[in-house]
Amino acid sequence: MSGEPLTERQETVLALVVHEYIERASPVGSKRLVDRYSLAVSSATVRNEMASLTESGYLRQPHTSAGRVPTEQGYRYFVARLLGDTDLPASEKRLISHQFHQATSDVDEWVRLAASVLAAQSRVASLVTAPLPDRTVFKLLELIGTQGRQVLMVLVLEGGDVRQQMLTLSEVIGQTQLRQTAEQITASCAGLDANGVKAQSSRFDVLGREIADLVAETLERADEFSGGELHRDGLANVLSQPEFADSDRGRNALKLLEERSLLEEVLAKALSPTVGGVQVVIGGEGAWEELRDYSMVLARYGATGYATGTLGVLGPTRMSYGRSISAVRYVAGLMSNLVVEAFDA
Amino acid sequence: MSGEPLTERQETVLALVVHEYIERASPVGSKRLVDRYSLAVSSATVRNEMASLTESGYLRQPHTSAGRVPTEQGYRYFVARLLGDTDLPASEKRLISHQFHQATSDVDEWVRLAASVLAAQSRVASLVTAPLPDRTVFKLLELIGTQGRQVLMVLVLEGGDVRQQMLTLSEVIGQTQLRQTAEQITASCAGLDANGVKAQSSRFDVLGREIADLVAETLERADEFSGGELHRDGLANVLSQPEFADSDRGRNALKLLEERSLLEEVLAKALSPTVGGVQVVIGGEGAWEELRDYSMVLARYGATGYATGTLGVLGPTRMSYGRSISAVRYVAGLMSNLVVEAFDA
DNA sequence: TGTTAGCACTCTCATCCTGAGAGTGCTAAA
DNA sequence: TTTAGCACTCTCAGGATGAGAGTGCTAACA
Repeated sequence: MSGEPLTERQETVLALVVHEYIERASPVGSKRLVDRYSLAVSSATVRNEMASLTESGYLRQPHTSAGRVPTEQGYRYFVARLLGDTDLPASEKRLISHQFHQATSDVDEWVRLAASVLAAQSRVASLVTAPLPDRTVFKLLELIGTQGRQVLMVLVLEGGDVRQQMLTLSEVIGQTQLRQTAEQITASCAGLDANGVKAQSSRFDVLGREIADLVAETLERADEFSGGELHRDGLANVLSQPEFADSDRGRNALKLLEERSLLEEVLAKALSPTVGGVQVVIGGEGAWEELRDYSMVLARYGATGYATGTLGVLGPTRMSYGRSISAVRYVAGLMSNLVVEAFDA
Repeated sequence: MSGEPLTERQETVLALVVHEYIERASPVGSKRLVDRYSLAVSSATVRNEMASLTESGYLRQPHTSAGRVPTEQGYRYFVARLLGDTDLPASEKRLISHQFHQATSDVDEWVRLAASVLAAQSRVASLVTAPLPDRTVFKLLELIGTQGRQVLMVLVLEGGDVRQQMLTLSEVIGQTQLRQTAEQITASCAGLDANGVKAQSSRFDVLGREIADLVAETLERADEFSGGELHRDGLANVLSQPEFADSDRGRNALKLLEERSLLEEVLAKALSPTVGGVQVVIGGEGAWEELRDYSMVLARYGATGYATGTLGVLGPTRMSYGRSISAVRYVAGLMSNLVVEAFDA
């Protein structure tokens, strides 16, 4: 299995099989290959190469005397070595970039747009998480008394993210004192993270301590939850792939896409935490049984030190990797720019 | 068509046909009905009643000599007159209520939970929009200078909703003056809506006018966008219905569910703006061609004067209306309570 | 030695046929 | 008014069949 390196001709055959299978979704035979790509060799030769590729584990036969289908190993080799550099056509890029520039400055809007663009370009399902600050850093606190002991706490984070929370104090406190406390905490804690705020806590009076601890807690919670809200789009794309014509498989695919927790886990684990580069996960890479028949093309976007998020596409292993990779790369780039702009503003 | 009122026996037959069809998903014939429900009359009699119901438009035959299937009119009659009052079992209610009490106080969390519960209970797809204040009323403004002319505007609305926006002023303004302006606007505009704020605008200085107009604009925008973010769940449920076994129909269903704009339009138009009561939309009611084969069970939740949102389920016309209605009613009640609590806090 | 033509064989898949099963409407009798 | 009986219709699952695509092997060829 996969001992010797492939000869050039074997690589050609493998590439053609992958290409043809992705396009036609049915096992590809030697004759069809020679015909459609007018190869210089005969079908018998191709057959021999195919047999050899099958033996080394790059191809597989669904049944005796059907054509060949790439194995996961075959796809991996293809993506790693045979898939040339791909890029979106300049016209597409302009179109997409234009859409992004037209969008309002709402983060959610960007996320939705990214998901929609990815789905349209890759023709499979897309996943995008909202960008989240790497390290949640406190910037400013406001306390707004409403009535009685109810107080609205508004917490502004570095990067412009805002959290609010209602809280019930143990006694009624006047607006002036609330304001003073808020100012005090803002003054001594601005620029600190959860631990930093907790450390400062002892410097305040009873009320201040109570609030500061709450602030620290909120910061911590924001840290833990390491992925923003997950947006999806293009689910219907996946369903229209012929391998999911069978309604059982289709339902399965959809269940997978609906399973937030699994997707979040995969995104979190599969993806290196640094920005840059597109990662391709084929067939779950052995780690996720549920993803056996699926592949993902993922990227982190944003900028370390600022905020990062994840985006990518998910489809059957038989998906157009070229299209997906170029789309993911380009959209990730756009989103990164947006994040940086938002932070530097 | 639907001239005379139905006799009691016709109602019984109609009810049984609907019930049986919902359960078995295949056209129901006279013999099967008599057998399974041990009716006191013979199949021939049932046949006659069926023929009469078919003539008046409550039933229809997919083809000569197949069983009968309810028409939209049949479903409507069933829901309006024959479907007894249904309610979730007390045990289910307890379970659901428990889940809601365990959830954190994050609105998004509630929305997600509601969607998940609705999907599980109704066994079809669920739709839930986040609650949105009826009339966007200003409560408090903060201006936070960052660097240069960039200022972060934090806008707290009645009900605790928070909007933030970066803005670039025409000149650099000190933090003190920013604070003064914010306080001034807060003092004279608290409790007003977009128009009210605009009316006050002239009372301020140049900076104040600039900001106040922005505030009014933001309030207006919040008003316009009359539906919160739409959450869905249980898409896979719909796909597992036998009528969508055909992959084309399944894809169609999914496309429908993915089409945010259509759903939002339907939710906005189909639903009376007042809270209370569950509405059943069967087969698009002639107004939406795309919904021909689907039904929706919808309700508004929240409280007028506070905030309201929409929730409901969407499935094939052949869905369990009893189950859906009771689930929607109960969850809408829970969500309404949560909204009121959040506002009164 | 690598390549190719030829051939016998295998396996799938669309199509057709057929009979069982379910359902209907009509008629005539109770 | 209800029901038993009957002839008729339509679908659907299951089996048969043949075309088509593909394979591996062998022997000849450059």
